[in-house]
Amino acid sequence: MADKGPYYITTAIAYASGKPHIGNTYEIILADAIARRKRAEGYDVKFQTGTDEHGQKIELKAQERGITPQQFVDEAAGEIHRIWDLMNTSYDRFVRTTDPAHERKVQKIFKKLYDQGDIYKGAYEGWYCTPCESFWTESQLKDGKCPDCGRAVTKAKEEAYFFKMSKYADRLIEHINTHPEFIQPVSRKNEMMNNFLLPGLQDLCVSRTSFSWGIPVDFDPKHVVYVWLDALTNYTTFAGYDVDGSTEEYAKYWPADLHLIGKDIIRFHTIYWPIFLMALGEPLPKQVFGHPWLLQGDGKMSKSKGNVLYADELADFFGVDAVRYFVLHEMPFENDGVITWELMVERLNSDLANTLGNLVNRTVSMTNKYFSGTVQATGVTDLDVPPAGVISEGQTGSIDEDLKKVVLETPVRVAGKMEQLRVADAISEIFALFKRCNKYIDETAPWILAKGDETKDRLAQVLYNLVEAIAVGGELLEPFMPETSEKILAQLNAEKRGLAQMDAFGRYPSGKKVTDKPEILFMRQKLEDVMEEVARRHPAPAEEAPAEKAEEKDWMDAEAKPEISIEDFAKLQIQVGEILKCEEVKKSKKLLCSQVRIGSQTRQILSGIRQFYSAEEMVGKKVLVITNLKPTKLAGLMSEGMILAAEDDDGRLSLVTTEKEMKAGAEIH
RNA sequence: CGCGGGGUGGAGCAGUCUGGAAGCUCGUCGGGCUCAUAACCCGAAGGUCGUAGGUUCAAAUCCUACUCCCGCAACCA
Repeated sequence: MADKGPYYITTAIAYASGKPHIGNTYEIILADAIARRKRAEGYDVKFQTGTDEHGQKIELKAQERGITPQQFVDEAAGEIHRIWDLMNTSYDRFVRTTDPAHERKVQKIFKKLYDQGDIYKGAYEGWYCTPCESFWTESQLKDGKCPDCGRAVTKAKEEAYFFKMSKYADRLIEHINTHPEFIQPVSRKNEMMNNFLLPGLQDLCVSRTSFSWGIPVDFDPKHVVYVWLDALTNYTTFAGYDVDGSTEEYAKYWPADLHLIGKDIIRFHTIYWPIFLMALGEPLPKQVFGHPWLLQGDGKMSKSKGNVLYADELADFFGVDAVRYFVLHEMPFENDGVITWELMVERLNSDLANTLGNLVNRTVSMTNKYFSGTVQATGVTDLDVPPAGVISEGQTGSIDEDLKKVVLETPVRVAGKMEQLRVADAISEIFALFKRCNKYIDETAPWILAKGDETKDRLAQVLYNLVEAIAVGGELLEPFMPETSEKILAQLNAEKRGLAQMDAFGRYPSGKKVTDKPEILFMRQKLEDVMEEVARRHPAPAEEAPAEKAEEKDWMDAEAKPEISIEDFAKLQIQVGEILKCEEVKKSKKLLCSQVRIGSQTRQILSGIRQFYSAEEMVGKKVLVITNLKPTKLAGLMSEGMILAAEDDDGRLSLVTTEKEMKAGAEIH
């Protein structure tokens, strides 16, 4: 295949703060599918991924664990690396922002931008609320006071470096308008324009003094370079960019053809990053695709159950290619996708086992059974020997021709979908081919052809057609399911022909033999078995479908707390309070704001019980209140105490009250 | 008025930008077949496209209002 030239694709670098879950892993798989496809098309692909390893969060996490940040990120990056490899992703380079070469280059970039006046030293100026330890901008203030606690704020400054974003805004707007393909999907383009570019860009703070785990600003070392200038530049620095002169590799591959990122960081990749590049006098990447999220279905329970899904565990259950198939196929182009064990099992059984696996298996089996494995093109068509199987109403004309047409069209369709980065649709096209094959088998009914000697040649051609069709489909599958693709071709004893050789039907060499021991590609799995195994591995309290489970426990264990003395207990003042008034807190989903009478006084108390109690039913209740708790602000409102409630392991709440009627203010001992 | 996404047959989704006969997968029901991983194929039932207005010859699609759901943020004293 002709060399189509370089193609540089990147993923966002993953934040090395923990183990990446299936949603994080989706991005690298998606990038891998695109990269593999581009290679098959004849591009000289360079595929880069890696980890972002600086920042306060990492510094803190390392501290908690009592290790150095470097140790922490080494571990995290190792884990990320391991999962990327496990998922069989074909990246060419795995980069880490703690790489000394990168750090040095970033320092030089920072200096250059500073020297040319794009970065200036300023102050992070704002209103500071000392009790809240928070900075607020002018617009965030409420009546000139802290929006959180309502207290007075003072003007405060923190030294920081800023990048003059506004200087380049017009050029960027122009670029976006003249390059409609730059931001994908297009709907994101308007979001960026309307929300950020057109209202006017704020200068971006590019340094921090509040933590030290980062790249020091070499000429002012109490500052570290803040994340974006450090992280985004990985795309160029590791490709060979340097302020003092870049490499040939850089000249070849930059600008990148595609930055693949999550939709949450589109702003940084389509506004700040292009502007940084403009300031450095470098060309802009050709395209930024902000993919949607992969969400976990039974969201609410996931935290307490600890059932976050990880790629490696899914691969354990279903195999790497099944996981790749799922995330690539189930992700819509613009909207978020959902993953659950149930959906995963359904896809595995329906698409992979039934449609694909079974097709390959039955084809190979028949070839072995009827022709000892030899695949022979005899040229006998359905016009010579009319089909004996079931023909659908819509089918008119030759079924052989119809099959060939689908086989020839599929590569073209797939190419079109991939061109638009419609990966899920591309896969669907390939599976449409497999479905056509299954239908073809029923139409031709090989088992009937096998009964008569005079139809043997027709039977041979039918099986040849199937082998040829599956060989094409199987090869097209390579970018998405590399191992499966290889297995299919191996079972058919087919060589990779290359995309260019898919323009004609019948390139599978007649006379070859398929394998005589067909391997099951995908085993069907029972949902119950999978769920059982999941439950076994995650022995957190099972609360799946509470209605069905009759044997629900009527007790639970709580985590034990350290023993306390009677003096400790005596410090608590608990009294009976009568709820006089209660209303919902507008700004919150969970909070109720109650006026509670305790003796002669009335207190305002906020409680996070809105999911279980309505404001109306609260009124008149006599509840237990901790009355000597330090008052605090919640959702902007003062809360002067705490209403006691019991919480069970399902997260349900019940207010606590006295067994007999008691006066408001009565004290609990 | 915090930000954002969404409401299309039982379930999950496409279609909405660029109006023009409501589609896909799963499930259900009926039938066929037996090469195959109880897989495959054919057929059927099932939808006021969240609600109400508007524009139009024509609206799931454009406009307006309303409503419900879900993420994120904040916060569950």
